[in-house]
Amino acid sequence: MLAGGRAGGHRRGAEQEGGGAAGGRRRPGEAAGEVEYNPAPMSQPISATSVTSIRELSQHAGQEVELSGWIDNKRSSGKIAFLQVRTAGGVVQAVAGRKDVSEEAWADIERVTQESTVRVRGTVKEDKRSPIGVEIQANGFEILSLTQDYPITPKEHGTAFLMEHRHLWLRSSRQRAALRVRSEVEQGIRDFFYDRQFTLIDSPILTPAACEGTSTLFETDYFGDKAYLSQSGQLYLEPAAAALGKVYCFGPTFRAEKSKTRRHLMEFWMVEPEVAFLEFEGLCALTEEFVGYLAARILDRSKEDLKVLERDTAKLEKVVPPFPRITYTQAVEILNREGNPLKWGDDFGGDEETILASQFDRPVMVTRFPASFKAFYMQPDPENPETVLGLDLLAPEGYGEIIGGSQRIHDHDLLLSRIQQHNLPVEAFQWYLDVRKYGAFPHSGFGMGIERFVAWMTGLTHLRETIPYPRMLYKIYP
RNA sequence: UCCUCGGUAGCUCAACGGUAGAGCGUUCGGCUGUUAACCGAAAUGUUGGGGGUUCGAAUCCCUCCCGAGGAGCCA
Repeated sequence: MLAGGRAGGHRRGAEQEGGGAAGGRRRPGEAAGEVEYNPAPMSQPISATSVTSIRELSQHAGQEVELSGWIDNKRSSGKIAFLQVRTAGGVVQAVAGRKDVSEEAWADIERVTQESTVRVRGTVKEDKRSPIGVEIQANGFEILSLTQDYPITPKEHGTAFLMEHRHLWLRSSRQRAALRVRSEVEQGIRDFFYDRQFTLIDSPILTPAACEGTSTLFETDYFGDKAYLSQSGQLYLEPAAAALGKVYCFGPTFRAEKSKTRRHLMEFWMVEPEVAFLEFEGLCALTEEFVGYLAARILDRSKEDLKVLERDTAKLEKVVPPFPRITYTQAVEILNREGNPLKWGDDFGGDEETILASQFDRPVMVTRFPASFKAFYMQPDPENPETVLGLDLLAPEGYGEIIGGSQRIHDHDLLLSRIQQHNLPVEAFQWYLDVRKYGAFPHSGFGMGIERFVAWMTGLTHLRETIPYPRMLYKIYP
């Protein structure tokens, strides 16, 4: 009976997804008319420069240019029209006077709709009223493809509606800004490690067993065997650290936990450095340097996007190392003092993280946790064998844990006993034990969730807007 | 999986036991510097599905479905 109920539930779930994809409400719009693309080139003077990015425009002031893009918005009166044209690099306003264009072009301007693709030709003019400093005085205009009934209008919408139309929502200014910040963060991560002679190691997505033995993993069929989508690249990074010294991986990570909060995704991106002969103090320093570098870089290179997102950058300007450090034991004392009773040995929840982070204006490092609720591979603290040399970096403003790291156990026999204590299959970890068997070395590393970091930088409250196509509990469309 | 709140026009919402409405979008008309432009007019509904209470249900009850927020778990 239970099994039958589950099967029914799954089937209904599948139908809902299918229904969402078919989009009953959207069908009539799709059937309303055939979508046409009109490739006929407009008569083009030799002098017009083809522009592929809005950012090039200011270099062409006074010149004749031509660009293709989408109508972001339009305002018009009887004799003048203002067309916001979006293409790579942003949005530029094209101003068209009725007398400045042909009759055919004016008719197209009158009927053009939001999100139609168009080609505009005109002179680049500097104008103080323009947010980007320039606009185009149009003398030619052509519709390439006329859009009808674009679902996302320039007014407010609920997030449920917007998530159903995520593929179109990406075109909105705030979404463009958030994704550009994400891209800058990812480039910053690669530059940070490249500049410090780290080698990028792509860890596998399909794995034969659970990495840490705790999380729920997505299971898949591997030619008759079970395989799992990776929840961390770390274990595969440690052998690479023996080969190359300083390594990192950066890729998607999967957790099948049925988490339904603004801080969770089923599929997210994680960057994980691993460094040979780096011990705990060095790990804390690397973590600080890394986060400080990225925050400074975003402040420097993503100003315009942060403005669109209305991010309070004063808060980010404080993200300068050194960061405050407290031990787990001190954290428990703070929580008890702040009226959030917690026994030594209990893990933090979201509320506890927020209270701890609110005590500081910079990210705070919490270190030396009880071994009981941390991963099996963490090196014991020599000053207190009940705790491990692990660190969590808690971001301010309620963004919570963005980094988790530790020094790893490098002693073969100690690691073996930990694997056994955690009831993990020793055979599956033989290769991991080999790292200690053939030239043991102290080493440390951390993992950072990209979406949480981007959410913090952008001030977005929900991870779903920090990744182009979020995968959430029971939601995988589009 | 559990708890809380919600589902009314394409969208955002109002009406809370007595004739289903507004703004935006759409269509039509007007306007030579607009910045979510503005002004005038028009069209638009199986009130999430099913069942029940009632003279009468968008409104109250039951149930299912869907969505949002949170808990646990984590990055």
